[in-house]
Amino acid sequence: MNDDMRTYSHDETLVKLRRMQIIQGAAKVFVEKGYDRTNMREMAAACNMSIGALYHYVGSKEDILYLFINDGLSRLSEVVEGFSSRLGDISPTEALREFIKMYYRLIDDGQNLCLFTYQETKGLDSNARRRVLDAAARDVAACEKLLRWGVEAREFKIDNPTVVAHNIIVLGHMWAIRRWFLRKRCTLEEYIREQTESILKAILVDTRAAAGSRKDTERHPSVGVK
Amino acid sequence: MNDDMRTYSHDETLVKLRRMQIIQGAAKVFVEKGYDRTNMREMAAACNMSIGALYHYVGSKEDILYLFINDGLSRLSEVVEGFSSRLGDISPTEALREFIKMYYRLIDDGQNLCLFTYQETKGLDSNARRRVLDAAARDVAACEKLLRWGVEAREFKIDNPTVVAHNIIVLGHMWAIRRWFLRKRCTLEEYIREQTESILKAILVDTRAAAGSRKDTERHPSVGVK
Amino acid sequence: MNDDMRTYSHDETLVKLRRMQIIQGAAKVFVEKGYDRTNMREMAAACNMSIGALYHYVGSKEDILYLFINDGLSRLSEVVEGFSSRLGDISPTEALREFIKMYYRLIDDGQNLCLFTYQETKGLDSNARRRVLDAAARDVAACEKLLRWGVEAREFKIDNPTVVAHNIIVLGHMWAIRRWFLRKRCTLEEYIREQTESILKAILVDTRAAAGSRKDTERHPSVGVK
Amino acid sequence: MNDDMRTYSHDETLVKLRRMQIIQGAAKVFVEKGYDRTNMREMAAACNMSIGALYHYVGSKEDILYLFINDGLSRLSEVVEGFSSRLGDISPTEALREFIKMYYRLIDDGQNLCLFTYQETKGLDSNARRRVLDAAARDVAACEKLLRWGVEAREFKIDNPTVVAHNIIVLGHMWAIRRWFLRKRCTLEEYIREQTESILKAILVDTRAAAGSRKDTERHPSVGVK
DNA sequence: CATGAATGAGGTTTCATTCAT
DNA sequence: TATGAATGAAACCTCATTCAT
Repeated sequence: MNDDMRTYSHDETLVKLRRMQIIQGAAKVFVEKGYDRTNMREMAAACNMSIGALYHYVGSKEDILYLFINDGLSRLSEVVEGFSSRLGDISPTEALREFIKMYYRLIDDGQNLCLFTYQETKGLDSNARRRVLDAAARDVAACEKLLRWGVEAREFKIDNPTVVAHNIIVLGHMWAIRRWFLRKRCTLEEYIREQTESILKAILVDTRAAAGSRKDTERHPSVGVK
Repeated sequence: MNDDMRTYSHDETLVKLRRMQIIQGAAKVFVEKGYDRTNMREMAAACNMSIGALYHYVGSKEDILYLFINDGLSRLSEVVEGFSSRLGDISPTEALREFIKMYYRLIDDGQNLCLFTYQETKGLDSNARRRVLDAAARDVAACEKLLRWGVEAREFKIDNPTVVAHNIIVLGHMWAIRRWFLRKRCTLEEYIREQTESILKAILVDTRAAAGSRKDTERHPSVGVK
Repeated sequence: MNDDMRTYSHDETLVKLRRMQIIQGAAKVFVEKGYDRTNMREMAAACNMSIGALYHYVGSKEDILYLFINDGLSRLSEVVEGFSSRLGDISPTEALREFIKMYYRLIDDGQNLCLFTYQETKGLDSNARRRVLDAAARDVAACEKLLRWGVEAREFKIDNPTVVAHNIIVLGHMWAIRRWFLRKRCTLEEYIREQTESILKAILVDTRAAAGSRKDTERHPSVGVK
Repeated sequence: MNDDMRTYSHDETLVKLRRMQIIQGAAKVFVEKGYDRTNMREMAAACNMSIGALYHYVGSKEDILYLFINDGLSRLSEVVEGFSSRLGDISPTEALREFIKMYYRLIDDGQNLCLFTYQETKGLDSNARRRVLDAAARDVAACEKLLRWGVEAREFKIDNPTVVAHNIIVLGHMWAIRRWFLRKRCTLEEYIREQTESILKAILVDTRAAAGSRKDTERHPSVGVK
């Protein structure tokens, strides 16, 4: 996988186990206090480990930052990339609806991680940062694939699918990043609905499909949601 | 305004002058190394001041963080809020086009500041943070006002103008935040155009207006992108 | 002998075997990195043992230091003290020549050990240090015995045989300690020859004896060694 | 001079002053406990400084090691290299006698430093180490110059003046390094006398000169050892 | 007999802030 | 008003040693 990360243990299973433990500890303290403001004593306590044990499985504090961010992004990418294979026999439009719903809910689940990633990725050395950004780009790529499929199927008309895919992804992130603003204005499900309709309006070839989508589809079940 | 910050000087003009100097120094070092990784020695050097002088005009390192972020956001909000008063006799659609163009270009000018704000606002104490977030919210409010005007003028149809305004603003920010992704895919002007069209498609009552406006600008190049 | 060192094993043969293994491991890492900069993990790896095993045969890191230094000095002293018994029927002068040649070659063989001993003996506790210094003093004593024999045989005239013996020994050590200087100036054999002649000139009763020592020179006494 | 050593002060006079203070502090603790076993807390205390102040004038612990060793060697080299200029109108033989007396007494004055240098030079990075060894080599060079003068004046006959000079120097060092042995056997002045006579016997063209000088000094005690 | 995971005190170094000048 | 030397708590990380397995 990633790893040239220092360990003093040769037992890979144990290393994996302990690193999970560390990631979970990190989730508690990093997210609450930020990377720079968390010290290794607190980190160790949050991981239920001694400081020494921590450094058996990790080479530095920065390694924990990478482990934590990478784990979150990997989980996300994994789900995202598995998405299309889980699609049944539905139209691009419905697939996109499902994608947005799924992605935004995932972000909502891991709100803190998403915010944290925006804030602390800069703290990684350039290698780790590139890996993290690559993982982040994969989400956009998955979304873009969906859009291109819709374009080929003549359901969507899109000038620059990359930018639109990027919009879909980052507007999801914004639910986490700008919750201080959004939470007071709408619920997640409202946010999902608004964004979905906005996006579809902008890309659907036949606008009525979008406007009609909810009620209409009840009349045209073949197009309907899962 | 910038209020209750400790000073050893009673000469308000001097205080303002020196704080400007500090903000400019901060711009150099904060943006490059991040808040936590910049120390006061480097800060002082970047400001062409002694450490002692720094502490004459500022109560703490965090004060500088606030000064810097707040100054950037204030400049932005100032322009944004002055925008409507500078509008001539144009339609909401054209106004929105102009707003987006202006806002995104402002973000592009201050890319580093925008990114920095997303990353470091958490470092402020709750008072300062609220003031910063309020300033950020004012941009959205200005945009929202424009949208509501368009709705009243029956040019736009928008379910939730707050969310759409928020989208417009944060998609601008993303040009700075995610430049590692976007820069490789498009230029600023392309980005502006794509986003403008997407947004308009999603909110215009008469879709032809969007399509039409495109052609119009081709006939009136003076309005077009520079 | 090597005496009161803690062991968890009661099998003396095994203890001896493992301690040899440890000494050989120590030779690799101590000499390269110095005592304080070598950690027990590296030590264990160099010994092809686990850390746990190490501590079965040795009570502490310092014990290994002692084991290593003492082993080196013992080997040296052993050879040195066996020297006179191996002497055939030769004159004191020839014996001294042989002694110097032998001793300096031994030092050259164990250059790193000699340097290491000068550097790290201080790290031993006072008991161990005394034992080490006693071993070191035995070399001088052996040399001194040779000198006193030469004095009795009226080949040498020496005011203070202890100091001269000491000179002979430490000038040998210097070949190892100051190799950064000497290596660039002469070979070991040249060094041996120079020192031998210097010493003999200083102590021989009949200077011609020195000149005559080699067989060739017996015919051309005025020319001396090349 | 040396120095690319980090400082936070721009006042060169103060830097020099404080570094002297540090060197004197180092002399107390390094010599007693060794480099690796001295911690910066003790170091600071010995220097009558806070730890922070220490790091204003020095970049690292190793810098102090260099400062300390280099200062000692520089003082030594300074005296040694000034020696010939202080020579009055005396013969090479007398000059050499004086040189040895002076050098060995200097070593005796700075016994601890000499021992320390043999033990800890390895701890320096390669740049610093080379500078230290160069300084050490200068002593040998000064002595060698004296010997070559004697050879030209036909007072000495020496095959390899470099090795002989090296012997003179290192036998001086041995007075400090092996004091555990020598102190019990002779006084400094006895050591000086023994070594001087040994050396002269080995290099004097006319052996009587050596013997003669001995008698002279006995007749002119004012010239003799203190 | 052998292993190596775990411990946590203690190592070096940094840095925001103060205050005598 | 301006300076920058000084402080020392606290940061990250290492390592000899133990002991359950």
